[in-house]
Amino acid sequence: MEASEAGRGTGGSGTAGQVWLRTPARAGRAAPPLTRERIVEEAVALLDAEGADRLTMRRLAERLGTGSTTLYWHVKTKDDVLDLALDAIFAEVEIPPEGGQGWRAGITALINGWRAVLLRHPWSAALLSRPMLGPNVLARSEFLYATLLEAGVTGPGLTAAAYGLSNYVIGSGLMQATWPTGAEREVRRAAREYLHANRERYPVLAAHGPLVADDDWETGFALGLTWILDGIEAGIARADERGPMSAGR
Amino acid sequence: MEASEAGRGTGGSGTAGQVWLRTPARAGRAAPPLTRERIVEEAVALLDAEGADRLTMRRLAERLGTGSTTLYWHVKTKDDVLDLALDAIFAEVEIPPEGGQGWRAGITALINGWRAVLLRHPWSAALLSRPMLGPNVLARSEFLYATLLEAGVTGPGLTAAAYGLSNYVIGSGLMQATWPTGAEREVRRAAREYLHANRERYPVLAAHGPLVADDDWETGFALGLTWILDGIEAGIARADERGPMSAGR
DNA sequence: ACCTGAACACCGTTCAAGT
DNA sequence: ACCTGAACACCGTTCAAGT
Repeated sequence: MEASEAGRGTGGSGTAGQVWLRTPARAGRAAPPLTRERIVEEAVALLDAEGADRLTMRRLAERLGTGSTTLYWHVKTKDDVLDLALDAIFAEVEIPPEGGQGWRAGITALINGWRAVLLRHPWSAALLSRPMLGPNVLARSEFLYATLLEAGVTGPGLTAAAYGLSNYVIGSGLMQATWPTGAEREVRRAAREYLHANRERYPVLAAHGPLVADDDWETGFALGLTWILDGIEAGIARADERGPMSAGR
Repeated sequence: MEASEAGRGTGGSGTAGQVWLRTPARAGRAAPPLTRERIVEEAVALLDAEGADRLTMRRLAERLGTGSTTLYWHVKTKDDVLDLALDAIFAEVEIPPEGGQGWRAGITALINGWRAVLLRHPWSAALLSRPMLGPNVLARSEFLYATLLEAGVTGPGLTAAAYGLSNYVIGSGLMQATWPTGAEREVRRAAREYLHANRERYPVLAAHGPLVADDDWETGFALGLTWILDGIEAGIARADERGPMSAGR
């Protein structure tokens, strides 16, 4: 019964296992042949090319022309590599310009960009099960919160709105990125056949089944996003009725 | 460059790697000492106790009093064990009674039950990155689709509504199950400190940060769910205006 | 400051062999 | 039909040693 040591490695200079909360320790001088950046960059390339469970310290090192143990000078664990790779792709999500086209447009743009990145790097959806605290993620969260706040979303509605939006993208991205496409299209066909064969037990699924065509993902996502935004907007309207200054409750 | 063989194991009797789509091959006679059910049950227990990355064929076998290689008689791969375990916990999600209290109440009950299960077995959230085709999952999807259909949701709105709801629970569950709690509470504190220390870069986050108290999860989830349901309901209302029989478009 | 090699304690899975 | 043991080809990570 050695189940008590659930917490991960207890880390070096920082308080906890997360990369982001640890102090950098060294500020790289002149760019050395092997840098943390190059490792992360190559990790993303490897993940894009072969998926999450083919990422190995040994294989990653090979692509970089080093031994696997060398990586551990620049990086503490494999989990660090994953955290860093996950944050790196968030840099691809464009942050909409400031005084733009109103809050709905800004948030819609951010969420759509976010979703696009998740689909461009399908492995990322599965990695989202680790707390996202990297600088690129935080910068985009900052925009989300600031825009909502500026739109008039206050108090508990603020976190609800932010979480609602985030959860929705994450869930959607996870489901779509995960769902068999391309090479695994055969699984999809087999699933449809399976549902059809068992249509007595699952009549509605067999008829209107969840194995939709590719286009439906887009419209479905957009529709759900609209619903959430409408809900947020209605909340703002109600708050305004009670007087624009009554932020408290 | 051996990156071409992306597809998983190409399976035995069925078409693809998924457990569900394969034919059972043997119908267990009198219950043997080691059954597929016992394996799955023990796997869930192990996952609950120690989390996903501590589940090992060897450790699982040890808990069952066998050698690890014996498991492969009852199960094809470790992924099968995970798929089966994931479906098993879905049996805990109660399917609301048929002619109940209206569609909103029914769906709300299902979604809340679903969420409760995800939080009771936090490892499950991370496993959701595999297509869910097990019988327990399908039975609940069937209820969801049937209820929506009965409520008057039609055409593309149906898949949008079903996916919107599913994605929302999954995203929420993933985020909350993932977010450091309990033993890893220290990470949370460190994160808050980190945000505070960098409050010049993340002013809004530092002030209204995403590191909420536990209660906020509940209210936030309920609020977002209401928004989505409102959106679905509004869609039904619009469809009814155009005449109750105009399902088509 | 950075890189290397050997080594440790594991993995998932196969397969011939037993009963 | 079910279980076992030995074996293969891997893992992540540590650490003394090199430059």
